[in-house]
Amino acid sequence: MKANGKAPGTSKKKTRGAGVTSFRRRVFSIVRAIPVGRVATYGDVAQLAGAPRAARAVGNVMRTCDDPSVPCHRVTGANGALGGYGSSPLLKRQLLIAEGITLRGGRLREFAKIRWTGRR
DNA sequence: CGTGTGACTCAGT
DNA sequence: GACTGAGCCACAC
Repeated sequence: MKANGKAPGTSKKKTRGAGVTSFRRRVFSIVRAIPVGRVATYGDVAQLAGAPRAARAVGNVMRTCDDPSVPCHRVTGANGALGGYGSSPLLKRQLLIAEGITLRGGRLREFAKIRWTGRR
């Protein structure tokens, strides 16, 4: 859904409890921890990062990911959609296939089996 | 410091 | 099974 012009949200003030600065730093670590042949959803990464509702923020972090050592291609959507990969979503698809992940159409196959939520 | 926005997700139709 | 609407969060400008 691209056409989603909504209000930017009224000022929200919820102290991030554990003063988590550089939230993306945590995301990078998690994504890097994803084993080969497995994938994690943005929501899962967000949850592991400490923000179960920040799936969007995770996507943003990925978009601006500065660290090439982060296998962002292992991060997919919750419905099995890869999501995007800059301007080359097919590159992401290729990488996943190269990792040994089976795809169907543009969605992950056996998604529930390869889905890595940080625990096994 | 305030606003916009997006590589999301869930629920309803 | 697909599309739309609405909610939520952190980051970049």
